[in-house]
Amino acid sequence: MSATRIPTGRLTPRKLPKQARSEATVEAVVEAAAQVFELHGYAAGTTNRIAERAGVSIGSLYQYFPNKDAILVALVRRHLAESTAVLESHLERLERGASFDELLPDVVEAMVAMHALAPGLHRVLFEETRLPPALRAELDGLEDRLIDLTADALPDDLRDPRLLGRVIVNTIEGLTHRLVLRRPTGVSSEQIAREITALVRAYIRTSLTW
Amino acid sequence: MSATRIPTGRLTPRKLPKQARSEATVEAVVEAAAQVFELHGYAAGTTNRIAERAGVSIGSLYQYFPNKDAILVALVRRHLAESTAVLESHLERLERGASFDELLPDVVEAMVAMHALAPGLHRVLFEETRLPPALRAELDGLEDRLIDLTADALPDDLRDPRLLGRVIVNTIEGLTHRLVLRRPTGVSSEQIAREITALVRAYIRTSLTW
Amino acid sequence: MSATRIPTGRLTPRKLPKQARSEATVEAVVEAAAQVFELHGYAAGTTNRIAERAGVSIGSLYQYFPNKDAILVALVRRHLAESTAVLESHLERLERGASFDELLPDVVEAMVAMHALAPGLHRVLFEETRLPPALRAELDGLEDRLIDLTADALPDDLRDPRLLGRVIVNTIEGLTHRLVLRRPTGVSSEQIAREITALVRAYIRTSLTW
Amino acid sequence: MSATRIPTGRLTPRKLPKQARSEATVEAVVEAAAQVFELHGYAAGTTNRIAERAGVSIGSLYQYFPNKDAILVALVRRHLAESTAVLESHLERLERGASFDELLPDVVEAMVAMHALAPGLHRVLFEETRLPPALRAELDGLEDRLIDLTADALPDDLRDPRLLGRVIVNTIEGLTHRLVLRRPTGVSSEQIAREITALVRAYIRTSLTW
DNA sequence: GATGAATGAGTATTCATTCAT
DNA sequence: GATGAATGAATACTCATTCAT
Repeated sequence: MSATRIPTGRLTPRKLPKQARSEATVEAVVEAAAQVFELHGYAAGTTNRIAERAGVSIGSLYQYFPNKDAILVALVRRHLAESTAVLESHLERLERGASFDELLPDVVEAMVAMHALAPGLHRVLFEETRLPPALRAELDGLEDRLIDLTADALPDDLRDPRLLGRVIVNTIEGLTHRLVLRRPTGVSSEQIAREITALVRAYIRTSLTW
Repeated sequence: MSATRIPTGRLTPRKLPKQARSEATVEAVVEAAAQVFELHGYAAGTTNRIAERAGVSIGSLYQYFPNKDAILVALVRRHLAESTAVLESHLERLERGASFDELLPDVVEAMVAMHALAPGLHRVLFEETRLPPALRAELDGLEDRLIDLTADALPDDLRDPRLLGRVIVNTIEGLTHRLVLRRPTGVSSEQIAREITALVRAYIRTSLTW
Repeated sequence: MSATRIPTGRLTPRKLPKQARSEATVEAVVEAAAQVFELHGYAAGTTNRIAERAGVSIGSLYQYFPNKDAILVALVRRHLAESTAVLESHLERLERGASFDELLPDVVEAMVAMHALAPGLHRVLFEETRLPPALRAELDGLEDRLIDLTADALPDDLRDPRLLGRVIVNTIEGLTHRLVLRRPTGVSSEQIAREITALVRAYIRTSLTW
Repeated sequence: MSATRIPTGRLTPRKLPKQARSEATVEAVVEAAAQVFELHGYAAGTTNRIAERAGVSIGSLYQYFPNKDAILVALVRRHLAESTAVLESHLERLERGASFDELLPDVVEAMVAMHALAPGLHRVLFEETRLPPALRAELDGLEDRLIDLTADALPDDLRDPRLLGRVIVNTIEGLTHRLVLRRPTGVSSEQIAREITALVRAYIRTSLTW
């Protein structure tokens, strides 16, 4: 994705895979892209390399993706789908009456675990590349919904729950990301999750309007 | 700085400007680079564009910078020098007997202010680009020293001060960055600073081994 | 192949042509390079010019040759393969009992004929350019083998046959090259070959330890 | 000297040095060029490097030489003047009644010695670079005169003395050059000179129309 | 549908040469 | 006259994308 060019074309796959073989090809390309981007970064992750790694000709790759950006978008969507699935399984508990405080450690732990799986890829997807505006907007919307959700789940007697929600969501996301990406030697994932949880809990307690 | 390219050598300025004229050229290039990188990102911020924006021929640019990376490095160093200067003026107060708690609001405020100046550039410098290993190491060293400083400045009766220091430093850096970069409408810099301060304070208080 | 440039890696073809189409491309590039180098010299024989002359895009050229040197190397190898083939057909006669003296005129004539085909190219390949060290070594090895062969083929009663071999090989190569490259008007190839033969024969006779 | 461009400008120094200081500058540049070309070759021997080595600013260099070619030309002329001086001191003996046979060893020895002084430079000057046509013609004229001289000096009873002269001159030049440039280990300059002398003598003896 | 050869605009960088100081 | 900062055309090489087979 050349950073200046405003992506004009479509970003969705060129054709919906109707046959099993096509679906397999699309999946192979996306997975190959994940590996290649993690290894080389976005700029140096050439489409030819991706095609090769996917065991597919470059021509076939372009049969399913109109351009390089589209591959990135597919990758982000895949990553997002997985994240959302995990998150939702936790958030469901809210509806079943659980408190935010109960949820928190599990959510944080899940976040850390997800980042730990492919920290480099996460970095490429969400920092190194400038996502197409449409996708960017979509992600922002997602974040907003998450913030709302958080704000709603928080105890009632808090000043400015939206702001708190925003801070909390960003703290979890940001800290998880930073600590996992350059994990200091001798610090385990569990420890990281515990600290983040403690941090957020302390923040909430402080914000109680008592 | 494509991931595969082998770092081709020196990253330091090619020749030291002797005349006032050349000093101006160097400064113009660095400033132009800041703008171009902020606008286009690193990859798409071509050296020719930078030279053009600096009102200087491409040849002149290369008279002072051996390659594109070197421009980035100069930019990072400039940013760092400013940051360090600001930080140090605050940290000095430690020696004069101030407590960490007293310092905290001012340090956070300074951080937020610095980020607010050129949020996009900060993003390019520290996220979008894969910094040359040598520079990366240097930055990591700086962060480590900052963590040590923080750990020392914290109250004595804390469990695992190094870990706390790391969490605090990353919280301030990360949260500042995230909140400023996509500042929600209707939230002021001051509010952001206040929240971050509150967050860190709460965290420390929680970590007291009472 | 500027003297300071560090040889950047592989000099062998990038990918082996699988389809007939690509084989033709490779051949066209090599042939075009021969013409362009002969006409402009190595330095001024730009890769774009070569591609253009080959009727091929610059991208195609680089699909088969990793860099400019590799084209030169291919050219040298082609030239060498032809030379070796011709030489060997003559040297075989040694095994079938022929004497060096019988061979000499034919070998010299073959050498002169080969040079006469593309004197300018030979000049570019072996004088104008500083060949990549690996190739240079290979050529030197070839010359050494030729010297050994010559030394063995010479009459037995000679003082220092290695030195003689060296002088003879260099005389033939050098004189052929010089005389053909700037052939004086009114002197035929045959005359040149005859003189070189006479020269070498006289030298050998003089060196007999009688 | 870009190989394609037909050098249009003057090749002689821009101004005749009238003051001692100027003369010194010119000489310094030429000497620096000799060293730089020998070390880096012509293409990579940049004018800036030459100026630096000469201890002169690039601006001053261009005050005395209109372009890079002119430096090369000056260098060739210097080399030529030296060679001619040496040769002439030997050829004089012809007028004082010496025979070619007497002269030969000394001439060859002188040639070898001259080559041995700066073999790399000789290579650059006469092989690597494409000399400007005017200079090339001049050199050819010089060679022709040398051939004539040789032809005249040879014994009377030879068939085709011009051709012989040509062969002899080229043999001496070419063989000297080749043997000195890649001198085989364990072979002294004296040995080389002796072999060349023997070669030429044998050739002449053979060519006697007896 | 698949393949992979071909394309060519675009990029970093060099270096002979000029010209303001 | 001397300096060295500035110039910019030119060059090798890459990589997303197209299209003939």
